[in-house]
Amino acid sequence: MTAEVTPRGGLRCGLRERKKRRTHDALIRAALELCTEQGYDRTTIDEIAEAVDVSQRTFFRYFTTKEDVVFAVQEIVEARFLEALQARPAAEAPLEALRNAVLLAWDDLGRMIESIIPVELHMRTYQMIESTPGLVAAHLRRSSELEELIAGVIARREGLDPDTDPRPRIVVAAFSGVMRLAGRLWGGAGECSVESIRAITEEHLDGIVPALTGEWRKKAY
Amino acid sequence: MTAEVTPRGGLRCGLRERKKRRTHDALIRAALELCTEQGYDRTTIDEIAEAVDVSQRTFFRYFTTKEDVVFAVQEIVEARFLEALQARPAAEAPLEALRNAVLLAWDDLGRMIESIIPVELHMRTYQMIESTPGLVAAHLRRSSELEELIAGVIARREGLDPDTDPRPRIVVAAFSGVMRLAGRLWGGAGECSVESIRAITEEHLDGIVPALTGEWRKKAY
DNA sequence: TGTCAACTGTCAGTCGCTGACATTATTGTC
DNA sequence: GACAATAATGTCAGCGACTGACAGTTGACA
Repeated sequence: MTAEVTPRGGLRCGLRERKKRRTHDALIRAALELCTEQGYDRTTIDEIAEAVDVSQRTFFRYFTTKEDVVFAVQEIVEARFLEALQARPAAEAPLEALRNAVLLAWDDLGRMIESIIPVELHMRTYQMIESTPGLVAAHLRRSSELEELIAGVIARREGLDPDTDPRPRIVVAAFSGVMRLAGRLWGGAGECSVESIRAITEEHLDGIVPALTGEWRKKAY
Repeated sequence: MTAEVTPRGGLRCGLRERKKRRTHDALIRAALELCTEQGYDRTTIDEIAEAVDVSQRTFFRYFTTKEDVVFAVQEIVEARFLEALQARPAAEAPLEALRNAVLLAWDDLGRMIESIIPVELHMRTYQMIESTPGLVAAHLRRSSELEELIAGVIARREGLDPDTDPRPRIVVAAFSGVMRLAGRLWGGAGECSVESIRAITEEHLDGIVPALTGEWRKKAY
């Protein structure tokens, strides 16, 4: 098996490719279903593999770690976000562009992932990640890698050198921290709809600049 | 063995307590020395335990995971930082107080940890963490827990409700992101002195507000 | 000095993950 | 349609992190 990423939506490929993608997606589905139901730590690779009727070894040929399968869908969403960010008009300020790109990504989440898992399962996965220490750690590391990419895009938009100018990374750090905060608040609340996380995200992003510059004690929140 | 934290600098305790602390510190020293030298992943618990002449099982009675021993010293530094933050005069704005507390914590790093490991080993550990994916993840998770505490302190300083007002957490998120950025830059450069990381930290913290509000294109960096 | 509790060692076992090699399935070719 | 070439899978053995159970040892304290 080659390590290449299976092209999503590729219809023009042979039986081998289709079969590969079928097991790939089936492993994701089985993993997420089992993990969200009985907990990440209480779910073994053997269980997941057995649910798809492949060997444990085959699982590790598709996903290098147990964590990987959990974040497989997130990866698609992140790619969509980056795309949306790059498409933002140059007139928008960095923070504004980030804000709008996220909201766009939330908006067409369904269309992106529905072919693999139901959106509802993806939302439950999100909550499971937030409540599993090991996955929180992995999630944060992945986010920080994503931050680098985002900072690069911002730097390019503004015509700055991404290697020497720290300002893009500073904005992205603030942005990213707020995104995570929003995610955590959403996970904590009972509501688990896409709409609610969209709303929370929007509200918190709009609070960044006031929070960092405003006179806190003068106006009640 | 009780799970309680060994009180640092406790001289007024029996032989048993002293012995316990000796193995505890010896395990840290051995672990950091071995890991910084040959890499985290290439160092086994058996090696560490053997270096201190205890069984592997005993190691896991002092530290719940292999990661834990790596962050044992960081914990002390973090506690010092929180202390310094709480001691900051109320007149300082949140970001200003955070900045000054960090710089203070860097300043008397030596006095805090010298009894356990040489400062130089601690600095090398910091770099090892940054260059080991698994440890980066753990570090980020720990940081995010620390952020919660910091946000609580800030909220108290400003007389805000930490549960409902997101502004403290927003500032802390920005602050924390920048701290991490500084740490990564420091790790990447050859210099590994305390002074250099202090300088980098200071510079980047002072860039937060300009980066989020300034007119980027008008002045070159 | 002896008893109790704390600490440690030993052992066996689970789970994530990997390398090596044999087996099966698909593909392009004749 | 048979046939090599190649890719995907299964099997097996093994490492390292981590845990529970139980037995042995050592410090605390009457």
